[in-house]
Amino acid sequence: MEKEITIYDIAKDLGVSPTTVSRALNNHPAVKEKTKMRIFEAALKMGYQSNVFAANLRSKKTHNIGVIVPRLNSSFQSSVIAGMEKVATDAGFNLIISQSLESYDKEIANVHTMFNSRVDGLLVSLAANTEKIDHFKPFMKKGTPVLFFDRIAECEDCTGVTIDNIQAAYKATNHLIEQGCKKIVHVLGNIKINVYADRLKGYKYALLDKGLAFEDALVIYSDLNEEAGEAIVKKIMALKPLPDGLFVSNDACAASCIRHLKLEGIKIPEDIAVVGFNNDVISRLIEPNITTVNYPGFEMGEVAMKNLINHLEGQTIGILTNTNKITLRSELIIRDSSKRKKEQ
Amino acid sequence: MEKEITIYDIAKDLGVSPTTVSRALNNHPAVKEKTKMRIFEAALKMGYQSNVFAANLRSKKTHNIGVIVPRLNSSFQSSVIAGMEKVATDAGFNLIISQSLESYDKEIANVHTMFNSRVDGLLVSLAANTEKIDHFKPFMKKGTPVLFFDRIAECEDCTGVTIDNIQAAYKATNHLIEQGCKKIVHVLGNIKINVYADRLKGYKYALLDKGLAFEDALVIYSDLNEEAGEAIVKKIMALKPLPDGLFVSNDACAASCIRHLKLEGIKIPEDIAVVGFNNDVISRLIEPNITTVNYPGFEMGEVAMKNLINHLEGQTIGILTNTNKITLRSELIIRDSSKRKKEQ
DNA sequence: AAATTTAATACAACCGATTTCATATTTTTA
DNA sequence: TAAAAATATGAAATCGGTTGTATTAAATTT
Repeated sequence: MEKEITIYDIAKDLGVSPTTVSRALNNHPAVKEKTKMRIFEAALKMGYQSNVFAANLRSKKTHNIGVIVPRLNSSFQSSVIAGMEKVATDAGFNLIISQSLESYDKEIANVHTMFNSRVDGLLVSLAANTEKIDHFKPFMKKGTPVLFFDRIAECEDCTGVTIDNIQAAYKATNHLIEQGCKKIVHVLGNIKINVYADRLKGYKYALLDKGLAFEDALVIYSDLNEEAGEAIVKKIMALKPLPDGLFVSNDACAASCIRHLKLEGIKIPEDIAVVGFNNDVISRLIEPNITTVNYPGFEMGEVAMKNLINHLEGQTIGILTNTNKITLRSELIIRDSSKRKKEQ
Repeated sequence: MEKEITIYDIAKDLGVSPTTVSRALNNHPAVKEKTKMRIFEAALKMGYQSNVFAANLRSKKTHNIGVIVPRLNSSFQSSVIAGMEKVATDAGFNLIISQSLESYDKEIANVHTMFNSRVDGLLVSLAANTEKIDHFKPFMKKGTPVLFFDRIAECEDCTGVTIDNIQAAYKATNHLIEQGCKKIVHVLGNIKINVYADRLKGYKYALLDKGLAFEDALVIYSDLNEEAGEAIVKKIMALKPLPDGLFVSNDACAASCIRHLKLEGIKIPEDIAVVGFNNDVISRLIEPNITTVNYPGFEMGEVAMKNLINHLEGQTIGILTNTNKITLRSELIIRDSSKRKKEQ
């Protein structure tokens, strides 16, 4: 309730103008070093706190960056956010975070809120059923950069940060083939999402290269949550003959599948070898440990944020507009759920 | 880059004053319904977007609420945040989220940032090694409400939302005793955190009530992460005779313990019955399913946010200042990891 | 119909920092 | 030492809403 200290108070106190105080506090070169010092000290002593809103109002910059993810409670997504937060905080930016909960409508609402909050930039991982990206148009129109990560949009003038999902899925599938699998089931999410579409491609390419036939019946669509295993396993058990490999596009779901396969008396990896995706905590806790693709979440967050901020600060004019895809390295981590041969 | 539409533009267009436009857009009762309609339509047609900063500058309200959690990638914490987000969004507030990563220093930095961002209120779950809460004083001094949840501060004039950890731990321990356990190990986190201190109490009280002796050797301190199981199990295996019950203050860690116990040839629940805490996804995926305490994260988020917002909107003046603890219900969910008797 | 009350709108100051342009001061050069 | 250049500081307009007070228009009462 006490009156706020403003640059005017400092100015009056020191007998200088508010202009000089403002410049000094922003470390403007046109203020004498000695004057700066006096102002810094006075500001500190008087308990001055800059009013962001006055600054934002005038400078039209908020130093806020919006982040929209499908869900916060995903170990992958929260690693990404942790990486983003680190870079943003170091650069003096705040993070405004919201989740779409995989809903297109909520995503639209979130984008709206972000627009009204006038974030300087937006980082987005798309919801499952987002097909159009018209809701980002106000940003494009205004010139506010929008950068997609992981779940990126197929759009000419959009920049995105991802891993090479095709390659990762190729490696995963190939690994199963090398372990002797001849009939591999692939479980994936909504094919509208680039991530799953690409992994399906990688799976197909690997089969093709090794001379195995692709069958529609071996592709199972699922929402990949931790309860999905039961339904998936039911479908698997209906296949004759039984498959001997399983590539699931998500560790939590892979874990659920393993659980239900074991309940059916299937031995992992002897009867069916399993590979997951994401390197979630759960992949290390479940019995057997799940072979999985390590997804560099933290790094992805860092890279995405760093690019956005560089662009905002005009350090790399054009990088974001010319590049339209940044691809990060991913790796297959081989664990017991797929390890059949000893010479691995 | 196009010029922004302001209330002045709308005012000029309709031949009214900016005041009226402002009031109409804020649904002020002193504006005729017909005029409001005209203004709304014009605003929509002209693509008007309110400038939050001008509004904030004058009204000294940001409609931003700060949230600081130890980690975002905890299924519990993210449920809490989901609950908060829902309530906040419905009430027209934004969420600014940051994580302390269990570091006191980072928490201080986060609180600082929140203060500078002039959030209208702050919701905090404390970092593990936070003992003093002096860093919140600027908020108190300014009259900005700070509300703790889950990891609350022991402080006279602080409000907090939690579950009854003593009772929850009592029930969990009691359940193990009822399953025939005579020697129960309790694994918990930093005792400075109220959550763990209270659970330890509940554990002790249950032992006491059932005439079992409390032994310091049966209490194991850990950081409760998913790798901690190995070290914990090593300690457990060193106990002679082996314990027959295990109460772990966190599901991920309980899962890790179960994994390593099984590697040692221990049968769950026959040799050692296990109870976890939180009802994390993992408790339902691990073999056997983990008996656990359901922690109403989403609800906790809702309740905390609702209280804060009510206070901000002056609807329940005094509720927050008079109440200094809100306790939510929790329940024990019994699953296979502890179920020895059939008549359960 | 005049007087009084109430409803609707307008004026103008204000929130606090930023920034353009002008001015004062100091330093360098001729 | 005067003139030119460089440096440091200040005055005032500006960003775009909000809000207390004044004013006008409409409704109600006498």
